Amino acid sequence: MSEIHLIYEHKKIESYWQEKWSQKNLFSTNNIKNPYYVLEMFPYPSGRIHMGHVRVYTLGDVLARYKRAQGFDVLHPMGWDSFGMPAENAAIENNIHPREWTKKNIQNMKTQLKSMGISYDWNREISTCEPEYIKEQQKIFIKLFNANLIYKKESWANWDPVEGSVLANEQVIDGKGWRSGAPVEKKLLNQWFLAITKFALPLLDNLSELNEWPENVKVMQKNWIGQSIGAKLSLKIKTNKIVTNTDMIEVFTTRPDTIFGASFVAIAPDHNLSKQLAEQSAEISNFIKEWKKSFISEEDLDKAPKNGLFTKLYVLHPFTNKALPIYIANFVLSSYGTGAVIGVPAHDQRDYEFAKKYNLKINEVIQNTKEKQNTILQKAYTGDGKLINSDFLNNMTVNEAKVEIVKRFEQKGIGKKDIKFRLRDWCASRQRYWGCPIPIIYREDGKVLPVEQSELPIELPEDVDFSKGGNPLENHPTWKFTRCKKTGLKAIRETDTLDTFFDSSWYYLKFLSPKSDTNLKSKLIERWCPVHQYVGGIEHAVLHLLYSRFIVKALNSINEIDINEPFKGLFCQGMVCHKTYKDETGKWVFPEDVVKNNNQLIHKSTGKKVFAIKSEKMSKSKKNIVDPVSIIENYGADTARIFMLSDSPPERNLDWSNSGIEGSRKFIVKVWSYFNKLKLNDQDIEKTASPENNNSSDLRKQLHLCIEKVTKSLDNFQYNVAVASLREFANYFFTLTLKDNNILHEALSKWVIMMSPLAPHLAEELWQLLGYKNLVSEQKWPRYENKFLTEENINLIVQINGKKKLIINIKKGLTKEQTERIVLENRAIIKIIESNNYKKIIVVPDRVVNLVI
RNA sequence: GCCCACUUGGCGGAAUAGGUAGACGCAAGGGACUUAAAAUCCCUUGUCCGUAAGGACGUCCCGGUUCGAGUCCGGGAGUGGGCACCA
Repeated sequence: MSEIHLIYEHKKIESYWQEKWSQKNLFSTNNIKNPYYVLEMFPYPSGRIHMGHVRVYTLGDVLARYKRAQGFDVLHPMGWDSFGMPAENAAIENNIHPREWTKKNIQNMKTQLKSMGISYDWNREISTCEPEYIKEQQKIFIKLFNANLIYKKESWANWDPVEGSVLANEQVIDGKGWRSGAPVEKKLLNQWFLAITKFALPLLDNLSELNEWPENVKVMQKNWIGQSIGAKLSLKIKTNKIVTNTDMIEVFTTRPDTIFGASFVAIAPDHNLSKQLAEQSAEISNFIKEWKKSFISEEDLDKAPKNGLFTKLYVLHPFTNKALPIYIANFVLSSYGTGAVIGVPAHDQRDYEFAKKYNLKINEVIQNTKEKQNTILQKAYTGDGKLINSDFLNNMTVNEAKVEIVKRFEQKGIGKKDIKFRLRDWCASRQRYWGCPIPIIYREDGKVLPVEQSELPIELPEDVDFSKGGNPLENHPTWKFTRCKKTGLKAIRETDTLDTFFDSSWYYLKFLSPKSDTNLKSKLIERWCPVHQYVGGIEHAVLHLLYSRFIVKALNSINEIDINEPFKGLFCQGMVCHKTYKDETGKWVFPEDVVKNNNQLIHKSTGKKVFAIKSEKMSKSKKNIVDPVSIIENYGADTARIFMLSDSPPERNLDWSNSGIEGSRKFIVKVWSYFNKLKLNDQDIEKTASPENNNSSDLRKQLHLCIEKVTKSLDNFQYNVAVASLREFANYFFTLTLKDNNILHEALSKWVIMMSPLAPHLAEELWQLLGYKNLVSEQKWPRYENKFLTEENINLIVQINGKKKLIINIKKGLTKEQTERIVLENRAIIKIIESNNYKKIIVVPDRVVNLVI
C-alpha cells in the first residue's frame, strides 16, 4: 500500500483556524449567566513578545478555553500598559513621538500575540495611553482627591539621575533604580501621594480571605505591610536648659514589658529635637552632617557600626524616676514610629550593641525559663520568659506584662497601645511626559483644585520637545497655562504625570466597558469582578497587586465601587530560563555559538574555551534569549504551547531546550499523521457507531481514566500532568485502528476536545479529520463516568514487614476475611510463613495486605 | 540576621486519603529500515550483586511515629526567594 507523504504545514493550518475563530467571533461574550473572568497581566508594548509572554499567555489561554468548554461565559481580554519610560527614551534616542512609537509596538505585538492563537476577545482591547482610558483614570483620581485619599506633600524622594524622575520605595533595589540601575540620590520634592497607609489594616486582614492566592505572595504582602503592635509612650525630659520648646519625647516600642530594663533613649539624627539641638551645639550639628553623608550609601546597613552622640539631656523613667541619657543615634529612623526609641540593651540586639559601645547599663528583666543562662549576656535575649527586676511586673510572662504595663501607661496618662506599619504612602508623581496627566490646577489665588468633569480628559500635548531634558510638560510653552472654568481665574496645570502603577491598578475594570464610560457602580463590575483567575509573574507580588487591592478598597470606602478585592484567584507562573555560557574573560556567549569538541565546550567561530553557567532567566545581557517569533514561525504556535505546558509545573521555572521543542513538534506531527490515516467521511462515522463489543471496554476504561486525570490536573493547574495524561492515552490509541475497535471514534473525539485548550489549532484540524463539520472549540468538555472506571480485578499488594513481596490479581470488593484467606492460601506466601510464623496480619481490602513476621 | 518555599534516576518531573516510587517526556545505549545519513519504528535504561531465576539497597542527612513514610513529627544541611537598623 502506498502511503501519501504528508507534511504538517503549521503556518497554513494555524492561520486558517485563527481566521475561522475570528469570523465566528467565538471568544466574545456578553452573557453573564455563568461568568468566569480570566485575566493575564497585560504587557508593556515593547514591540516584541518574549518567552515569558508566551508562557503566561498560554497558561491563561488553557484556562480560558477549558472553562469555556465547561460551559462558563468566559471573559478573556487583552490590552496594553502603554505609558512609561521606554517610549520616552525612544523619543529622545530616535526622535520619534512616544505615541507613534507605542502605537507601532502595539501593532507588532498584537500580530505576534494573534499568531499564538490565544482566545482573546479583541473587541475589548484597551490601551492606557488612549483618551478613553485617561478620562476614567482622571475621574478616579478626582474621586480619591476629594475624599482626601490623595494629597500633596514635600518629601525626600528617591531621585533617579538617569531617568530624571522620582522612584517609589519599591522601585529602589539595593540603593539603585530598578530600571536604570543608577545609584539613587535624595531630593526634596513636592509630590502627590496616595494614602495607602490608611488601608494598611484591611489590606493585611483581608489577605486571610484570599484563599485562592499563593501563600508566598500573601507572606510577601504581609511583610511589606509590616504590622508592629506595641505602645507609644511619652517621656519627660529631665533638664531642659538648652531646649525651650520641647519637654517630652514620644517613643514607640513593641516591648513595653521591658520598660524596667531601659537604660537610654535614642532619637533619629533628623528628629525634631536633634535639629533644635544642632542649632546650639557644633558637636551635634557635625554629627548630623556626617550622618547625612553616610545616608546616601545605604548598602551594608547591618554591617554599619552603631554610632551615637550623647545630647547631655536625660529623660525620667516613668516608674523609677531614674535619669536615662538621650542619644542621637544613626540606627534610629525618623520615618518609622516616632523617630525615637527607648533602649533596652538586654533584650534588643541593636540596643545591646549600642550599649556595649557606649558603656551603658545592661539590665536584665526577662528571664529565660527554658534554659538557665549566665547573667553575663553574650547577646540580647529576645525570647519569651519571666519578668524579673521589674517591680509590679515581676513573675509575669512577657504577654501578661505587655497587657499590664499598657494599663499602667493609660492610668498615668503617659501612653497607650499603638500599632505601626512599615508600609509607606504611595508616591504617584512622576516628572515625566509619557504618563497620565494629573487633573489638578493651581489657581492664582493659591487654591489647588481638581479639573471640572466636563473638561476631562486632560490630554497630553502632542508637540513636545525632548531635547532640553527634564520634564517636557513643565517646559511646554502653553500647555500648563489655563483658567479656572468656574471663576475664570488664571491657573497652572499640574505638570507631574501619574506612576504607571496607577494605570495598571484598575485596568481589569475597564475591560468591562472598553468603549464607553466606566460606571464603577455598574452591575457589570459586580457580576464579573473580582477577577476569577488572574495570572502573572511573582515580581508583581507587592507592587502591582497591593496597589490594585488598595485602589479597590479606597473606592469601596467612599462608596464608589461595590467590590472589596480585585482578584479572587491568583496564579504566579515561573520564569523561562535557558542555558548561559561565558568565555574565559567572563563575557557572555550565545548558546548557539557553543559547540562540543573532545568533551570540551568551545566557541564555534573563535575556538576559545567556554564554560557552562547554570540556566538563568532569559535576558538580553546574558545572551540566552530565544525569540518566540522565530519559534512560532519555524515550529508553529501549538508546538510552542505544548512545550510551554509540558514537563515543568506552571509555578516553577521552565528550562528552554531545543530537544524539548523538537519533542513537542514530533508529538504533534505523530498525532496528526495518525488521524490522517484514519480520515473519515460522514458515512464512516455512522458505521463506527455500532454497538459496543468486548474489545472496546478496555479503551473505554482508559478513555475515562484519561478524562478524569486531565480534568483534575487542569482544575489544579497541573498542566504538565494534563499533557502527560493526554500523551499516555495517545500512546495507547496509536496501537488501535477503527476496524478492531468500534468506540475508537468516540474516544478520539473526546481526546481531541481535551487537547483543544492546549493545542487549539491542531485540535481543530483533528476534529475535522474525524469527520466533523463544526468547531472543536465549541464542544462541551467530556465527563468521566465512574461506572467505566470501576475495575473487576485489582492488584493486591502483599507486603512482608511493610516491604512489597508479591502482587496478586484478585476480584475487587472482597471482604477483609476473603482477602486474608486468598493471601494465606497463596503458595509463595505459604512458603514464607511456613519458615517464619507470622505475628500479625493487616488487611486493607482492595489495597494491601501486610504480614508481620 | 529574620521570614517563606523547595530538595525524588544522567535531566525536567509523576505519585487522591500514609499503601506497587520513578507516570509522561528529554538525554543515552542497542536494533530495524537505508548505498549512507536524516526521519521513522522497536527494545533497554534508579543503583549494586548475579550468566540467570532472583536478591539487596534506594525519594538531601540524622532521629521519631506507624504493620507500613517521598508523603506525618523533631533536628540538621543545601538551594532559591522575600524583607532587612521597622524599635
